[in-house]
Amino acid sequence: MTDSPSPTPPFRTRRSGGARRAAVLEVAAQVIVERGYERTRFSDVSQASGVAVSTLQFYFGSRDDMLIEALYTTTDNEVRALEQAAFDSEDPWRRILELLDHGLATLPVGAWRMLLEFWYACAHDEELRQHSVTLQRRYRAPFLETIKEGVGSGRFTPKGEPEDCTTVILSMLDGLLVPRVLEHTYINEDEVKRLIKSQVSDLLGVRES
Amino acid sequence: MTDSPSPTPPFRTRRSGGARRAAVLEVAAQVIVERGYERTRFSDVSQASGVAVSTLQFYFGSRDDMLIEALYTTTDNEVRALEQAAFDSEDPWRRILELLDHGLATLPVGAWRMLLEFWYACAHDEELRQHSVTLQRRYRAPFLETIKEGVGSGRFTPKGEPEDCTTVILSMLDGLLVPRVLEHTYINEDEVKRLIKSQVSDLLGVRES
Amino acid sequence: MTDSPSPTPPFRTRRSGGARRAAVLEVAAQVIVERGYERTRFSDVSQASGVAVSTLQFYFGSRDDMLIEALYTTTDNEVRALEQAAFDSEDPWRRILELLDHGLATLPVGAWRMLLEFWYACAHDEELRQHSVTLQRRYRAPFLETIKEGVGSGRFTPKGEPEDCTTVILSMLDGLLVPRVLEHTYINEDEVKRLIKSQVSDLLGVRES
Amino acid sequence: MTDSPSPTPPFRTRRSGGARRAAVLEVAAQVIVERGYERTRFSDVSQASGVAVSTLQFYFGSRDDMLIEALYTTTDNEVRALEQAAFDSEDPWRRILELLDHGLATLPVGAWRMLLEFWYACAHDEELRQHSVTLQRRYRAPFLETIKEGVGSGRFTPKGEPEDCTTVILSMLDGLLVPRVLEHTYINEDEVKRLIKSQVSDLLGVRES
DNA sequence: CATGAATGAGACTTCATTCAT
DNA sequence: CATGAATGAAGTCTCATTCAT
Repeated sequence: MTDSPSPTPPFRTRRSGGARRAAVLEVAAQVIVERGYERTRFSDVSQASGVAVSTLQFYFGSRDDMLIEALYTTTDNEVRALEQAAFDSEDPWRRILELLDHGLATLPVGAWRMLLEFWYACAHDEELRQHSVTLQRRYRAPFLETIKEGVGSGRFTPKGEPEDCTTVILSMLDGLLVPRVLEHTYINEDEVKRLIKSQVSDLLGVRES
Repeated sequence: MTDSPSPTPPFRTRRSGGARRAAVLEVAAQVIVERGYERTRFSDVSQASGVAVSTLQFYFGSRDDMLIEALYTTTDNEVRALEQAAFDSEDPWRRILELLDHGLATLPVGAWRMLLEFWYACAHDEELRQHSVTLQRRYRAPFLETIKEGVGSGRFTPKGEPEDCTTVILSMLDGLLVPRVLEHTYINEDEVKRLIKSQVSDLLGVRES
Repeated sequence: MTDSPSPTPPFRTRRSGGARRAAVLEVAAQVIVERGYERTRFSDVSQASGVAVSTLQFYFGSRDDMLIEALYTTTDNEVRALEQAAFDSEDPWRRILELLDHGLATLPVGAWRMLLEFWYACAHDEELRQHSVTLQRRYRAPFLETIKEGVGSGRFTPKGEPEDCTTVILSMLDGLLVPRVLEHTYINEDEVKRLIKSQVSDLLGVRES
Repeated sequence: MTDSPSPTPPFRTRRSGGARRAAVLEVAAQVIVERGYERTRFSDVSQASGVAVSTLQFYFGSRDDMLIEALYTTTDNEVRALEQAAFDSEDPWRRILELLDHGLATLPVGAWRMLLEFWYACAHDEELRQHSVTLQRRYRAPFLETIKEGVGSGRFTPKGEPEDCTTVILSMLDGLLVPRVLEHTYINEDEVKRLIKSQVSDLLGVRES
């Protein structure tokens, strides 16, 4: 279903690793969300994780590498979770709903913000951008597969092609991230969910199973 | 049709300024797009504009204020252009198409990127975030008005409410920005336009005039 | 009695002058007291006086010249006032008391501080230091003259020479400035006056007239 | 005899430090004396000490903190030396003479100037001013104790109270600093010593032991 | 394996000064 | 006579990075 079940990230310099390393990466991701990608310094991650600055450098080599690996790991985990969510249900429509739920929820708390940070970072770092291409493909796959399956079984009767449907759905998911990150109160969390589900339902022409 | 009688931006410290000031702001916006918001330094803008670093400080007070004012002004102009585009046509559907064209084009060159920079900056600066709330309201208005008008005249027969239609349209516009900024080649410029127009057409239930 | 009734200050560059010039100098002296000699900038004096920075430069040439002239003028006026106070009374002891009162009061308010600023500035500027030599001589003269007169008439019967008496008196005046400027509360204003008068009385061996 | 159990200086930000730190502080004090408090920059201390500017920042946090700590430490050491000098002799009058010698000498070379710099800095920094209050109390104590002792043993028969005597002595010490710092040649080093000793002798009414 | 000490590069910022009006 | 615009010089400060332990 996916084309890269466990990609080997081509990190610039992966020096050493330990048990704390993974933990530090999570902390780093948190700090990125709070302070912003570019404003995240060694000392911030050091303070938040309790690991000395020089140790961080020892782990990751440079600041950029640390940040990039943090984003890489985080987004990778995210997509992997989505990929697994795609197998939780038999019915295509239920599966779509689960994928949507997952795409909207996106991690514990305030982690839509992570996605914006990721986009921003990708826009200025070619390595991350390449990663985003892969991620996008993997992110897209479960939706596309499921839609195709639904169309094949007659559960879905969309007007357009499955590819277009997928694109539209993902664009709405991305687009609805913005008002949430920027706290635009014209629309709240519940309305977002309601809106997107009804919209996707119409789009796919869902029939009773 | 619009609700914004030319907003007065409450800048933190607007020191002084002359004719060059406005020109510098445009250059600054360009540099922000090229280098990224956080990576834009005084010296970059100085070099790009031919104005001494100390003069920039004289104009804007601080680096942050310069960047913020640049984003503020640029986005403001953008929305203002959109507001005027809304008057160019009588027929609601033609007007929607013009608004979409404008929303997709977004400035001369590579200035979708500007929007991502703006989002990123808003996520870390309360003043800009406040501005984004206002901008979003103004950006939304022409779409909403036009849709209501079209519904009233029978030109549009959407399934949902005009508010929801507007939200969906804008979310797609925002969401389709991402693959373009990140150069995700799975979809190209023309397909984006085709896709969004057909999608909006379906959404609104456009009838022949 | 004095050796320079109206000294011509050899200012580095006295460019132009007007009515506001003198007023600005007073304001500058005030600012010096408040902010400290070295911390006083053109913009401070500009703000306090309402005169544009470039105008200040037009008046005084440079920042240093402005500050030096301010200190020069202020201290000069001060000594001149002391010189005149020396003639207000016939009786040597009364005259000494008046001189002491004047030496302790030193200008309207918070202007002991001015004297400390002056010392500090003199310690780092040869021109001002030269000026301080002259000032010290003029400041000393009325005391010395009066003491000599009192000794001659039998009003004073000091143990030591008039020169030494004068030196001691002036050193106490200077020394008691410190706790007042630094707000050392172990001694208050009234005690200072009482102490110095009784001390000087003993020192001079004052007899009933 | 003294009331100061080794004060703990509440420095604003004492980042880190090693063995060189203390050495740098002494150098900084020297530079302050030579260049003046306000004119002492990082680069001056860096050049004089051979320590990189960024290291100074690493040690002290900021320029102000470096200067303040330098003055703090220096004056503290000075007073501590005085406190110990008070134990060198049994006879009160000899002890007073030693205290006077110490008060007049004040450190190796040209360090009366230090005291003027200190006053100036105190006048513009509340933290230093507070410190000066403590210092003054400690500086005063040995004199006051010794005088009281001398009075009790009949060695001294002053006209006034011991407190007043102490105040007068200290004010003369402070006041005679000025002509030395400003190089007022009307009185030289030897005369200062002769004058102050004879003056204090008269003041205390010293009797043969 | 992990860290503190030390440092250089490079940013922001202040401020006196020059110049045209 | 007085001023605003513009700028260069020089300072402080941040921060990633190197090195010895």
